[in-house]
Amino acid sequence: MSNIEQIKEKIRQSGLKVTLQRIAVMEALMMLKNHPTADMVLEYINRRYPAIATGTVYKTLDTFTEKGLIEKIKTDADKMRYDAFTQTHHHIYDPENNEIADYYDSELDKLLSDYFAKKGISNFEIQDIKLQITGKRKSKPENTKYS
Amino acid sequence: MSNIEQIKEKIRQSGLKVTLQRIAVMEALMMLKNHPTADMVLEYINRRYPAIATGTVYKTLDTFTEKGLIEKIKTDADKMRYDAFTQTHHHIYDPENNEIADYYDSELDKLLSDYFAKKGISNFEIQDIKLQITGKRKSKPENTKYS
DNA sequence: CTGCTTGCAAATGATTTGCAGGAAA
DNA sequence: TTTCCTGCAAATCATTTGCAAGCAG
Repeated sequence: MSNIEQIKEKIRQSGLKVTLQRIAVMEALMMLKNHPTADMVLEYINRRYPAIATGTVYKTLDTFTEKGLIEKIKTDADKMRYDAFTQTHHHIYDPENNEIADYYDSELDKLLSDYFAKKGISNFEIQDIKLQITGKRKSKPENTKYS
Repeated sequence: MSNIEQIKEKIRQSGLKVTLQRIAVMEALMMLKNHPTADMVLEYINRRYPAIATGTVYKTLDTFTEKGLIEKIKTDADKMRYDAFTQTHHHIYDPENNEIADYYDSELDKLLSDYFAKKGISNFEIQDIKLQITGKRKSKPENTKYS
């Protein structure tokens, strides 16, 4: 099954109509691994698809977010970013380079869920726990997924 | 030492000039414990001080953030919020009620720092780790600090 | 004094909106 | 067909900016 087919399938399964615009946006999100802004998505798309309206891209991103296909994230210092990878993961943020990378660590996830299973938070029902690790990358790698 | 005196002292110690506007903003931040937006700060101020310009409030908030007196935070769904409590803590976020509460847990902090001290993240220097716990509060309490 | 701060009003810029026309199912 | 989508351009609205006048140190 080709990449595009997978994308179509994904969209279909969310109960949305499959359109060129939606395919384009999802493709952009999957290719631009580094948590693109709406702008970056637009730029990616306008290189390989007939121009798609700005408003449409925003609407599409919102729609995808509502359906849980992607996630909307923010750092402390700029516009919205979108993340197509919804499997549990954390974010590593480097303010100096304004980069966000994904961090997968199932050992850590287990540690945390055990901890809160035991301890809990009074009067609060935990649905999700996410770390934001702030720091500084030591050398070059872009788009790295740490683990 | 009165509350106002403490605020003045705090401002002075950051090397900033002590002005009515800055006192007012800091006071608002400390009283409005629930991570106010710039708007909320403005509203608080305009009730008890001669009107202070919107731009000034934003500038003051930025200045305080730069000096580390307060923190700028974002959720996934709205404007900037400001937090006057800079001691290490995490955030509990309830999207349904759009509320942010502080969560202090030194046991957890220790667990995490031990974990990362041992494990580390290749090619990355960790400066800070912050949890965002998403979920739903079970009953009423506002401004609660969990722990 | 004099350099840091404020007020003001205009500018910015990301995101949203309304609605008429188009396309998927 | 009929409902859901898209394009477009205008609107929104939080935040920023430039600069003259004001005030703390």
